[in-house]
Amino acid sequence: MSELQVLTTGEAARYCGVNFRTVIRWIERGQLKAYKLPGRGDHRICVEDFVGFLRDNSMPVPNDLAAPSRKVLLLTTDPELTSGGRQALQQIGCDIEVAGDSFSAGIHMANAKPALLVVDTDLVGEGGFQVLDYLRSRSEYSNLSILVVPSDEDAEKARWLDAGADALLTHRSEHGELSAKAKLLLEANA
Amino acid sequence: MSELQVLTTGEAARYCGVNFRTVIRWIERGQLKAYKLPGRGDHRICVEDFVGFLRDNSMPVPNDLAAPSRKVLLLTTDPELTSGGRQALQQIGCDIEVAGDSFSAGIHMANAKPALLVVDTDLVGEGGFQVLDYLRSRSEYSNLSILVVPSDEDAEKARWLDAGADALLTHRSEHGELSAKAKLLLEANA
DNA sequence: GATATAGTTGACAGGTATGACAGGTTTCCT
DNA sequence: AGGAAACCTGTCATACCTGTCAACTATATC
Repeated sequence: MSELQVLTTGEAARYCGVNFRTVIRWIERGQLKAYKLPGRGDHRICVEDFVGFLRDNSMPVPNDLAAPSRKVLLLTTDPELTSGGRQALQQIGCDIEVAGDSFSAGIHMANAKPALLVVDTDLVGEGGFQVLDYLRSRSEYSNLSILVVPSDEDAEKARWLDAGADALLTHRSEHGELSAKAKLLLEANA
Repeated sequence: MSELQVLTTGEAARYCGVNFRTVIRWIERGQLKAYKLPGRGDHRICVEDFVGFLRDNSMPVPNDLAAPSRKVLLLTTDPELTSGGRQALQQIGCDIEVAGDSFSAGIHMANAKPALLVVDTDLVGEGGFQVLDYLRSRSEYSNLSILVVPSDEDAEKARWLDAGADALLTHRSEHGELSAKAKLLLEANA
């Protein structure tokens, strides 16, 4: 199911550094689209409309509201993935960022809010579970898709799915598979 | 959610002892970044941009804007550090966040922008160098202090200093040393 | 050193959006 | 179910916007 992303007047107000009363006035004036709840007349603003409003008025759009992106974060140091994989992903219209270790991956994740994370477990090893655990326990990453590229020696690849991965790559070097699965995941969550 | 810290033209004007009209002129000339509200065209200036503007023009930065944060990020799973160390740091007025792995540490770092990072190399091992490398190569973290808590078995503790640490803890479990060094680092960068 | 000139700033006024407050109600969370 | 948090409405004082003009500052010129 697709859940509607909405804001209250208070939230919208905090996002743009104004009093909630002002947000209500924008709505009354018809500058900002919103609907009312039957009870007290609470306003609800669809994130989409709010972002549109911000753009129209050249106001800053907060990172955490920005439109569902085609950003992909690659967590790997494998040259195979960073070059060929990158190209394959760019061909399907993705913006790629690459992180070479877990720490910088975390920083990129928080800053860029990608729609897809590709984790190379050759690099992170068992630490990959911590990454998955963390992301899956946070609601703000509920829309994130995770694609795991397991190490060749990994005997029990399926455990990554149990840990929260959305998909696994079966062949490390088949970039067609990478881009196909990435595409699926991105479209499923769009 | 991200709450936007903003100033009005009047506030900005008072902060630097000028007329609000002048602040508006700075904005019109593009010297100071700001955005407009749809209604009357009120300007809102992000504190971050304002402080940058002051610095660029070597104007004095008011204390309550430079807000030397007392946020500390603890990267460890050592119970000794997370309980006793935490307390010791809280006693000197720090806000503590704890991350149990590099990935979540990266996320916290990007979100909370702490003033001090305490890295337990018992946890991150050689990966600590990647953390230091990353942080020291980014200008946005130039104000961050880094305190390394080396593993007991670490034979060459000094190499952490070479890698960019600001200080080392000599005894893992002496919380007095931890809070003393933390205090020094926080004050040096205030 | 005095004067001219260009550019920046402050002051003022009229108009209006915004913020603060209070009283009341619903919604949300436990 | 019960309490706390958050929202709504209406009103009023405040603070912001724009435009204009005078005063000031800095620089150049004589």
